Amino acid sequence: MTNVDSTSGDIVASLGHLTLGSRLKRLGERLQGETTRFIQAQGIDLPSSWFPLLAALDRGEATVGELAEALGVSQPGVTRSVANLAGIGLVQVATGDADRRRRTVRLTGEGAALVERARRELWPRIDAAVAEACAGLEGSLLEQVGVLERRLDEVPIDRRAAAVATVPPVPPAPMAPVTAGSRP
Amino acid sequence: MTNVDSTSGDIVASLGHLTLGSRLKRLGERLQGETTRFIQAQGIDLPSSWFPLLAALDRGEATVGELAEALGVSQPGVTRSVANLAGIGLVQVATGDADRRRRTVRLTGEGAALVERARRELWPRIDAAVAEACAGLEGSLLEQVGVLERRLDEVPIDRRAAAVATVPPVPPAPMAPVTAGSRP
DNA sequence: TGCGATTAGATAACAGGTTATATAACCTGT
DNA sequence: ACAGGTTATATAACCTGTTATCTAATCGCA
Repeated sequence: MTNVDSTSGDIVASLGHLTLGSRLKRLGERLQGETTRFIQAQGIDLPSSWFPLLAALDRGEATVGELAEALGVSQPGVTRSVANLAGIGLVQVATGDADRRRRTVRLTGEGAALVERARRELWPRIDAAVAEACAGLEGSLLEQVGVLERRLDEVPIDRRAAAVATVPPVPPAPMAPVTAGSRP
Repeated sequence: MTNVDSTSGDIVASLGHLTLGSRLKRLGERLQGETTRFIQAQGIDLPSSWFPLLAALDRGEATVGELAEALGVSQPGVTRSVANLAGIGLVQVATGDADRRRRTVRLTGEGAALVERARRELWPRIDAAVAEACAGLEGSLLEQVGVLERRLDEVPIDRRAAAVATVPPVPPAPMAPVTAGSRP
């Protein structure tokens, strides 16, 4: 169970924007952790942080660099995630034949099946739960962060997701392969 | 230099609230990193993440548990930070005499001097820089996060802090908010 | 044709957050 | 008075993000 409670950070609050970085990081970790807990409760033992990569690959194969660009994370981060996913057989990696520096990543059958299932059973409920927690937030970023922290103290994401009554419809099927957006 | 740019996360955006956790975490890390860069440029070699703890201690000594509670971080996190700060002589730790399980942390002279200097020279500018980056953000949390990511792509916190023209007056002991500048 | 610059990815090291668990001190009830 | 539960802290292990740097492949061009 979560042991840290946000209802008492008067010092943090008094420091205002000085601590925004740390607060955002913690809040993000909390969301990830609670989401992962929900996923596990659904019988899938995979950290929530791997799903964006899987979702990206569900649009089609991509190189490491393209994934980093598309997901907005650093290249070493992608390299490590891909290694993890490959290690459990959800993706497979091939060295490019035209340019042998490139490594092309694609979902395996198992990976595609998992994405399919997650898209149907997991993501809509997670999305709904987070959306619910964020619903009606107003004011400055700092204020919204504070309110969200308190709301999660009351009901964490996994409980919200578990309580989603009617599972919303599947989000529309993806289409285009991953392209690294226009170079700025 | 920063290599990740937020202007292309179309996949991330399409996943909506599913990736909010990861985005918040990255955004927080980015704020911390850029702030630390500014602090270093000012000749102080200390990660920005340690300042909340120092600020808390500037209000008076406290135990590990009280600090965790006040800062909203986990107890092991405080233990580690305190060990780091003690290692460089900014705080000192004493075993409680009434209850010998408790460990009371307080600033050393050097630590207090550093806080004093930071309060004068650093924090107002950091606060102003972050406030400026966040100024006028509107809409849902998700939208605000997106806009903030893009603003930081344009001008990172350390550049904003370095550009703060007139250093605002020293905030009194419980810090007063530093008012933000106008939107870019 | 070959050499220097650039690019893609891998690797290593670090940061700062977490959870789980171990340890030691304290408290309480019989 | 002591056995057992509770509490405060420490320790260990892990996760996922980062930067910095190394290697190998490709490209550009004299």
